[in-house]
Amino acid sequence: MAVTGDETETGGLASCQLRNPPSGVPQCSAGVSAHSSQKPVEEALQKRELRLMKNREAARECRRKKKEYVRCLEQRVAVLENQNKSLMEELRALKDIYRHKVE
DNA sequence: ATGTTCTGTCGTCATAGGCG
DNA sequence: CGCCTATGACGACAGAACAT
Repeated sequence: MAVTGDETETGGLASCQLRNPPSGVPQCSAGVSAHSSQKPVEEALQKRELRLMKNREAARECRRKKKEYVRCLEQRVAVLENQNKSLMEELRALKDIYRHKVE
């Protein structure tokens, strides 16, 4: 993938995180009066903004799910480790009993 | 106290995969 | 095929931990 380099939309967004107000409205109506020819541009901007917002949310949700998944796995590991531990103990005890019987 | 490294979080981009 | 969502990868940033 590699970071775009040629990202032209709004000039190198990939790296402007906090320079742009996070979330929110295009905030760029400043100085641009509403010409009718401006409409498609505004529409495109709005579309982009909506897409970014949705993806932002999706990324949050995705991370939340991933964390939850990892948490579950860790929990499972803990349970299995305990299980393994007690099975080993049981095995040791049984071996012990067996040894005494043979002797 | 200040500089440096580590770690976690966020927003964005690119893209795979599903759906109509 | 075009649209949409989920997710991996990346860079920016902030705060914690550590070294001096």
